[in-house]
Amino acid sequence: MAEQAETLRRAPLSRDRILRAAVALADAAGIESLSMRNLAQELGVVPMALYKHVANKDELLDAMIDLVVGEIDPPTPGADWKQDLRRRVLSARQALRRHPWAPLAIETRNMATPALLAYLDSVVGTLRAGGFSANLAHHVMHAMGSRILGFSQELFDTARDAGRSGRTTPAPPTAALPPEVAARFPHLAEIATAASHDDASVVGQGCDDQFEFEFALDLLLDGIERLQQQAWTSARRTR
Amino acid sequence: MAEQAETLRRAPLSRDRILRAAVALADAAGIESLSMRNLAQELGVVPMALYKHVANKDELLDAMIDLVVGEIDPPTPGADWKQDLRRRVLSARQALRRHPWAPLAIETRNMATPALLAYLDSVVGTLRAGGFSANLAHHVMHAMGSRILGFSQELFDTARDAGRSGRTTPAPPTAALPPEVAARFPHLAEIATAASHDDASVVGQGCDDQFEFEFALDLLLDGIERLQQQAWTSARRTR
DNA sequence: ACCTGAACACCGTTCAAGT
DNA sequence: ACCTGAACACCGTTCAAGT
Repeated sequence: MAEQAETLRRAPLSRDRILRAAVALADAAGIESLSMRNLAQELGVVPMALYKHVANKDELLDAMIDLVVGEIDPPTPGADWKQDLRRRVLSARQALRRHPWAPLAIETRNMATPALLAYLDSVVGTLRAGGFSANLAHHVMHAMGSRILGFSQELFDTARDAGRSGRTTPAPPTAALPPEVAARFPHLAEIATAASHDDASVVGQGCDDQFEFEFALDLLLDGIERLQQQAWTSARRTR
Repeated sequence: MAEQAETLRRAPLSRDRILRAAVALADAAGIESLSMRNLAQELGVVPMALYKHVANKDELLDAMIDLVVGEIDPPTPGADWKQDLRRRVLSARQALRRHPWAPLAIETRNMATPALLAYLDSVVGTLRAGGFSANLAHHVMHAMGSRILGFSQELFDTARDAGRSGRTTPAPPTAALPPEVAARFPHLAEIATAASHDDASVVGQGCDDQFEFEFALDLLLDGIERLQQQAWTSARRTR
């Protein structure tokens, strides 16, 4: 039956099977475990067999990113721009949380992958339909930056460590600080326990990532809404 | 004189000399060229000699990051919080622009490096001195995220490619798009030429990164100022 | 024609042998 | 005691030999 398992594992290789195995491997073991050799072994195949279906590792990564980006909710044509944008960004965040390796992979690649461009294009479409000038839409896309993809872009992102080797979390400054650190960085120590949930039971548990993400997102969306209502434009700015 | 050059290159190795050479190498050739072997060769030294001064490559990267973070302007004690924070974030941005490898290095490391913690602590100090509650300061730090370090965190960051192998820029969607791409992504094509500088001469030159960064930064700072004036707090939020 | 093992040019780091 | 070459366990990818 070891033989049979071998046979099953050697089922016809395809680009799709490779991509799904690659995503699963990166999800489970971290992106640093995703080598062509490891992936081939996972598929019960000799490393060079992969190169029949993907040009090289870079192309593999691009395709993996497109799979993840494809998980983001599509736009709702008739909806209010602000509500629709908020919903899709939160959907993007959920997609990326399912694949903690994706943010770094996206940043590392130079990426103008098709799915990513399609997503960005649809976001601009939502803004334009919502009455944004092309000029303001341009700056809004810049201002949202990677947050449009649901990157929390926190300085200490605990989520990114998920699926890594099961070591203890790297103590973000917003969780309880060890006393000698707290003494050297009193301001960090002070805000560490001043999280949104003043609930004593949660203190020291770290931050509510979802709340913090929505806080920043709404800060941006509210400011953007204000600019749109003022028909803000950079066209006449002095340089 | 080749001998003399050799001798000069073999001048006493020190941790400081290693760090400065490492930063220079990463600045000039990109972070992917910074291998222990390359660095050793640059210093005219056998690879293993480095390990007398740095524990391993991770520790080297941490120390390099601290050098860069150390270039950020110190706070001005008496100043207005908003003006001071803005100035320091822009200073951080300049520091990181001098070292295009630093953002990715910082994100890759789990980093609670001393200089970084000191910088973050001083930023919180500025907020607290400006009358922010610990609660609001906490959320503000999250909302600013890596922008506090001057990361533009654009989706297509042309700056990050600086110092890479001199290939042509990867065509961000906001520069002039090739016609077949423009056809598939009409909304991106539309905003690409709707940059802040409606100056026809600049169209197709890409974006004014500095303007876009300040646009997003001010959007955040203005929103944050508004919350502070309302004495906003998350303490009583419903969960 | 297709597949694949060996090989190449790299890594970071360990370790034992040499001074 | 210090330094360092060789070696180990990895990479991605090329290429030629085998079927």
